[in-house]
Amino acid sequence: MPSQLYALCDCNNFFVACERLRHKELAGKPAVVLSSNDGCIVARSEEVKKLGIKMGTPYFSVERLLAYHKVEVFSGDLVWYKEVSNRVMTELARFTDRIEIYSIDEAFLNLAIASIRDKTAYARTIRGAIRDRVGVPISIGVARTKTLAKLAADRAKHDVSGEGVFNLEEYPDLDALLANTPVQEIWGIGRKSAQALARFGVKTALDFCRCDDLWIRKHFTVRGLMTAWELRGQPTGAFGEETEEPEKRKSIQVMRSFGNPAYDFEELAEPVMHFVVSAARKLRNQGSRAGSLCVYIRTSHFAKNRYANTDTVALKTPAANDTELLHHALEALKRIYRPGFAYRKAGVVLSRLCDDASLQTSLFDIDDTETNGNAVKKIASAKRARALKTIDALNRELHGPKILPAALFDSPKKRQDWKPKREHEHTQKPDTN
DNA sequence: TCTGGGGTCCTAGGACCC
DNA sequence: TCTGGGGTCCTAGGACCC
Repeated sequence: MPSQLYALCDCNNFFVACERLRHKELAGKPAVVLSSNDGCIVARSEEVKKLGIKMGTPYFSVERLLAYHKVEVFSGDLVWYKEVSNRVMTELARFTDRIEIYSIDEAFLNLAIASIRDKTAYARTIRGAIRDRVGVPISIGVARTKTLAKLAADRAKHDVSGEGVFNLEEYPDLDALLANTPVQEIWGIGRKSAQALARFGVKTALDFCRCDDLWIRKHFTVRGLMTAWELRGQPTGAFGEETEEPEKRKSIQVMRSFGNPAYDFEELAEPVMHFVVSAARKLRNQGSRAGSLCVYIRTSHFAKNRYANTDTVALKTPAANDTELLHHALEALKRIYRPGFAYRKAGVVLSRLCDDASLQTSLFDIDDTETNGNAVKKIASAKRARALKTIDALNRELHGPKILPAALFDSPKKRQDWKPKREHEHTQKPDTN
C-alpha cells in the first residue's frame, strides 16, 4: 500500500441531484440549474449533456432549445444545496479518519488505512451508502495523489461498467491513460496554461509528465511543477492537517450582477451598501476584522459603452463594524463612479483580515473616520460592537438580514430592482427526508 | 434584451531601507 | 551631482478551481 491513498468523492450533477431530491417527479427527466441572475447554466442532467449543452453556457442562448426538449429549468438555490452537501459530507466522514472537504460537492477521503484491504470494494460501499442514505449519486476516484484521484474520478463518471468507482492503483497501464488525457483536463492546468503548453507541443498529460522540472518551473511556476510531480505519483502535500476547526477565510467578497442596470450614483450605492453589510456580517461571524476594503463596479462585458473600475482603501485600523465600512465603501464608490454608464455588476472585497481578539486598539486609533480619538469615543465604539453582535445573532435566528443599518433606508431612490432575476423558482415541496 | 459568485495561491514590481 | 546592490514587505493582477 502506498503511504498515501486518496478517494476523491465527487457528486454527479450535484445541483440537479439536489433539485431531484425535493422534486421526485424529475427522476429521469432532463433538467438544468442556473447561476445567480439566471445567467448561466451551472448544472445539467445527463440528458442535457447529451444535447451538447456545455457547462457555463449563457441561458438566453439555449432557452428555446431547452424548451423544445422540455427541459426543467431551475434558478439556483444555494441554501438548499449547502444543506444537502452537509448531509453528504457527514455521511462520507463516517468512512474515514480524515476528510478534506474540497468544494460543495467534493471531498478527499484518506484511504491509507491498513484495515481496509480491498479499496475498490470499500469505495463501492461508500458510494452505495451515499446513494441510499442521502439520495445523491457520486463517483469515486482512488489514487496515491490528489491530482491522480481527480483524474480517476473523471474516469469513474464516464465508465459505465465500473459502478462509479475507478481505482488507479489497479489500473494496468497508467501511461496509456495519461496519453489519452488532454493536458487541459488535468486539475490545475487551465485554459491559458494549456494554450501555452500547446505551443511547445505538449498536448497530453503524459507529454506534461515527461517535461523537464526546471523548464516547468520556469514557465508554469511552482504550481505547475507540483502538478507534474503529482501526475508522476509523487504526493506534494500532506493531508489537510486540522479538520476540526474550519479554516478562517483570508478574504471575503460579495458581488452580484444586477437584475436591471443601475445608472446614477444612488442606484449604484444601494446594492453596494447591501454588499458591505453582508460581507461585514460574514467577517464578524468568523471573528475577524478587515484591514482593506475594495469596491468594484462595471458595465456589461458586452456593452458598447464599457467601463470598469476598482478602488481599494487601506484601513489604518482594521474594522468590522458596518458604519465604518459603509463610510469607506461610499467614499471609494464616489472616486470611481462615472455618470453615463449602465452598470451591471458591483462587488465588495474585504481582505487583509486579522483576528478580532488579537487586535490591540490604542487610544489614538479607535476609528478611522474620527481623527481626534478620545476615551468617550472608545466607549462608544465598544457599545457599538456589542450592539452589532446582538444584531448578528438576531439575524442568524431570523435566517436572514431582517435588521439592517439605517443607512440602507435613507436612500432617496430606493428601488431594489438591482436584485438578481429569479424567474425559474419552482414551488418548493416540503423536504421528505 | 439576456453571459455567475466566491474563493486560493503565486509572481512581478514598486517602495523603502541600509 | 553622481554613483550601487541587495534585502524585505506589500499589493495588484493573473491564473486557477468549483
